[in-house]
Amino acid sequence: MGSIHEVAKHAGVSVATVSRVINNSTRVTEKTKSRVDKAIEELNYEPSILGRNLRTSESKLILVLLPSVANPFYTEIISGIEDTAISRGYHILLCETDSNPEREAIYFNLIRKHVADGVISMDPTVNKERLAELSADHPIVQCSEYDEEGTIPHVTIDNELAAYQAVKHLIKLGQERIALINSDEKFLYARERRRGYEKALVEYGLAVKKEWIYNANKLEFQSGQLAVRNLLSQGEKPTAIFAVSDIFAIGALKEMNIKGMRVPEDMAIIGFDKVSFSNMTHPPLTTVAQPMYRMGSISADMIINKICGKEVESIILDHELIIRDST
Amino acid sequence: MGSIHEVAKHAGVSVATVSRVINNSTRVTEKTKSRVDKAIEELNYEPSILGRNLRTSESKLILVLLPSVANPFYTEIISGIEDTAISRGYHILLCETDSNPEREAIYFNLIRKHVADGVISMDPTVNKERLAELSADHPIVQCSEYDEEGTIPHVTIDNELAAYQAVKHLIKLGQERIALINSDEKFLYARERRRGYEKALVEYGLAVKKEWIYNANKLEFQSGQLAVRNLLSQGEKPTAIFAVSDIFAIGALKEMNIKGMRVPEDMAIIGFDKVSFSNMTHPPLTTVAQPMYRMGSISADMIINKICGKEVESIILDHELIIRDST
DNA sequence: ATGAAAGCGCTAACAG
DNA sequence: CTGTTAGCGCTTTCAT
Repeated sequence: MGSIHEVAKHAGVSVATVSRVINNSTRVTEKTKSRVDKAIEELNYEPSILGRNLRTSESKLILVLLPSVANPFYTEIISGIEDTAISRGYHILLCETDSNPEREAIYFNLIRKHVADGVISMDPTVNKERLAELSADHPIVQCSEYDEEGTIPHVTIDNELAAYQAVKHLIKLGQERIALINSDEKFLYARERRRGYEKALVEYGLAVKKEWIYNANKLEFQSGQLAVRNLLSQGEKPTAIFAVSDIFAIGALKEMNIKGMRVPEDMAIIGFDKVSFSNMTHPPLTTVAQPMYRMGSISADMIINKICGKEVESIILDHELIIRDST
Repeated sequence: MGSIHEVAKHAGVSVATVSRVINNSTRVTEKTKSRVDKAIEELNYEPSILGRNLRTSESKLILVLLPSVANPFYTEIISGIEDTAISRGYHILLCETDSNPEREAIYFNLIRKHVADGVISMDPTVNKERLAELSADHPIVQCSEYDEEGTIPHVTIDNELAAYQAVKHLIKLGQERIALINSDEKFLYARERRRGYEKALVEYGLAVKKEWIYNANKLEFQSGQLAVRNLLSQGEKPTAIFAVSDIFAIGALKEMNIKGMRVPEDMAIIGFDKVSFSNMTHPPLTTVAQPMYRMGSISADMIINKICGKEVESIILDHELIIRDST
């Protein structure tokens, strides 16, 4: 692959001029421009990003940190990020941390070593201190999960309100014994959604029973199944479940099916996220929709603005209760 | 962030020496090495990948081309690729083509512009000519889908055999009216699986009925639903379905549920891929498992070997029939 | 064993 | 409007 020098020689101009027409920065005579264009064409020349990156000390790459691409919640966010990034001349480096601190360290180094210009973190398990530290020198935004005390700009939804509304929906349906399948409460969203859950119960004079709150340690279908088994083994059994993730809800539904029990008659179930599969279950899952694509798109805009030195502000997006047949 | 020069000055050595200890290339006195290490430590120095990349003209990045991260079939492959890539000092650039030629062109340019050292293509919709063209100058391997006539090394499974076995499984169960839900047959895997389907039918003296072959144009749950509606509207209705993707099979299952028909009694259904939620359906889906993680892992090894100038050979991995309750 | 210096391909002052 | 030139940060001969 030829360099800018060869183009310059071929066109009989200086490298600076070639650079100018490539970036159409300052004005160049129409005549010289066409000469250069012709040379570029003839030599089949492509400017090297490597050289440009070194010179401008930017990579036009955005690091996207997430626990796992296998979680459908993230995939639509990723689409939003990528579409927006591309339209603004950036690309994304998808990084699965696997909730593994070592992996995380590798990726943090990537940003330190300037292989990416900024990071969008979607990983709730991320080491908050290291992230905050990194954010002092590097553009970072958080998507979905964020640090309450931190100063890192983020895009998210009102998790407490969403959970509150979901549970209220159950209550309005006449449910009085409502269980919660939650994630590990080291995650902010888990604490917030629990708060919303309890708030709704309290508001309607229902007791918050510790035995009806199940904390899963892994975000897997199986956790939902385990939760149902646990819930159903209790003396006083719940008749409805609010799951903080469709993954849990789908696992719960599955377990009900296995046990030959009916949803929603024997157990109403509501999930969270509106992942695509949530409409394929039997019955289709009532769930809280997050504007995932928009979350991604906005995150990308935020991080790019930040990279460009602009001020950015956190934003809270609207959620929506999608009522289907499982409640 | 300091440069190699500052470290050199701080340690009282030349930049060359610093470079040597960073890469521990040639021998450096223990004493100088420790002086340099100390300087690196004190200055909290990290070598810039940008500079190194320019110098060595490599990026240690691998482009991974796929239609959509939302398709669970790819997510596990990605995990395999990423784990292996990282262990060999590479990172991946995830690129969603969305089956969009324009997008594809952008990514092809990325490799031309040396932002990545090689590409793993998993996109069946990829422009074969352009890919072959690119492969003349750049390391490329194909994963899952590949070009029959091409010379690009690939890792895949024996699709025809897998389909044959799947259909044979149905036949052994006494099924005689077996439909096929296929993808667009512009894809090689679709043609191969159809061949396997027909081979099994012919071998057992069953007729291949054109009306029982449904070609979906999008890889979505809904296509599976549409297929069932179509199949069930026919005079002579099939009693079993072989779907070339779990996505289709799950959509088909869903439609059966909606219609109040039973699986496998009224319709046996078998899918393909063993995506994680194929076990969450009601009933759990019989499916053909592909060794997705290994496919990814091997692809990564292949492309890195190729980047390093080694010869690599195509490989065909084993599949496995997972019999569950939908057949 | 170490240092000096060239140069990877590019952009951006600065000068003309 | 265009050319000259100085680097961006690094690796790697070639000397010493």
